[in-house]
Amino acid sequence: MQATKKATYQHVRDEVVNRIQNRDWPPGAILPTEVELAKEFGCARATVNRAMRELAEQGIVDRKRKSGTRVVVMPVKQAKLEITPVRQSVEEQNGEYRYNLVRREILPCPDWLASKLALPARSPVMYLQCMHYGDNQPFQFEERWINIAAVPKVVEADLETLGPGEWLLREVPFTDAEIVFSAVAADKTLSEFLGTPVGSPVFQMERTTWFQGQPVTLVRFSHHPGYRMSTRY
Amino acid sequence: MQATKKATYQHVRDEVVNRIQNRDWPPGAILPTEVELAKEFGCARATVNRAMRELAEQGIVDRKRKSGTRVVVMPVKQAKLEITPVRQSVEEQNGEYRYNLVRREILPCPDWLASKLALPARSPVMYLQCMHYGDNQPFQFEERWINIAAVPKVVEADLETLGPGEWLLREVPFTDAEIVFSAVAADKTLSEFLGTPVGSPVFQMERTTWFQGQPVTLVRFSHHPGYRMSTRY
DNA sequence: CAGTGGTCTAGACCACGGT
DNA sequence: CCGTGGTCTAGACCACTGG
Repeated sequence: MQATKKATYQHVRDEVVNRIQNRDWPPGAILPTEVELAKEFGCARATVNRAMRELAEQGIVDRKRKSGTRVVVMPVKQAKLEITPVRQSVEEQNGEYRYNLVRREILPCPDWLASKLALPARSPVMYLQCMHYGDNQPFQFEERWINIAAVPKVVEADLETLGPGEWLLREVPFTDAEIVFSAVAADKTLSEFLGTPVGSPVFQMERTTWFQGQPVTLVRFSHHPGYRMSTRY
Repeated sequence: MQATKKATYQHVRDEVVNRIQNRDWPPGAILPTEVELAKEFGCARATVNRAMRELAEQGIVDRKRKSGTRVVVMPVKQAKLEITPVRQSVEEQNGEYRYNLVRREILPCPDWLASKLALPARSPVMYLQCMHYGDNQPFQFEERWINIAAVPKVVEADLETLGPGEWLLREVPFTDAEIVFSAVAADKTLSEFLGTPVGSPVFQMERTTWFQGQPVTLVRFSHHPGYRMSTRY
């Protein structure tokens, strides 16, 4: 029964996963303690601890002091979405990336934005419209508001060649973000930029970012028709 | 300068994050070695190692043997999506959940599905249509195909009260999944079930799951108009 | 109070990959 | 080659929490 060869934390982790999947330890069951598992696998407790800690992070088991480790009954699956710059997304699909700055102006913060970002009314923001192309086909329309107080340097930035997304990524190490995905109908602007009929479904991603509590930027990406965002776990 | 009080891995981790955010260690910079950091913080190397390992998992630093640890230049942000059962989503929004099984039949696997799941042609699958309501408003329309060979018991399952999603979650510990998000236009069926005009934008999530390499189910969720999927990081 | 996981230590050996 | 991270160990103390 004892583990045969090596006792790496990965072996322990995988073996435990197997037993859970095979219902040796059914949902809701309590697993042996770390000391017991360490004895069985012939390794140190720290090794078992690391293995179990990974499983807890994955949401497969639930650990509580004194109670012990329990197999989660209805695991909440976590999918990781990788938020990559547009350029990278396009180039990973072997596409030729092209970027165009459509509009750039500084204006007083509209009320809805001030409310959303908790900014003083009419504080200055930079408003941008950009288009991203893959193989000369519309890929993504970008609409962005930047809180100038948070990034004063942006007023002098050259955003013609490097997109605002990549520029900000280099300049401001934002720490926190909220992301919202939705499906909307194309209005006239989207229709023209994305080359799709008015009213057709558009996949949107809206992201608000902060740096140490201070709002930095809100950006709305509207994707070309047929766009699919995928992931695995 | 040395760290003052405690030297938990969290203190080390947070302090390193601070220095990176403050540009003490700018993007691309090489950090001190684990031994050096351990000395500075007055702790064991294992403690530093755990701190740095977490940062590497988060994609903030990049670690290579011999080369050392480097601040990632353009971090690929990872957003975690929690995939919860519909019932839970509704109830978390204080909504009253209701479920209805619309259609249930066993039929030979259509070609597109056989192709997608790498199933033998015309192998039997169960096809389901379900509606999920929140506060008696349409929340989500579910269309699902289940590979009967993978889950024979499903033919005897009572899916009237418990939805197929929750039933499967209890019966089959699937291990792998692919998820695709998209925006589509409502066809006649979706229009009727979701109470939205034909052609209006619908947010869809399509998920295919496997258990140890064997395809289990493909499900397509079509959400009510105005649905927004959000997350933070 | 006592059992369980959470963490730290000091040391050791290993594996990868630049030089 | 040899410096760096990757991992394991044996032991210790702590922190939370159920009984």
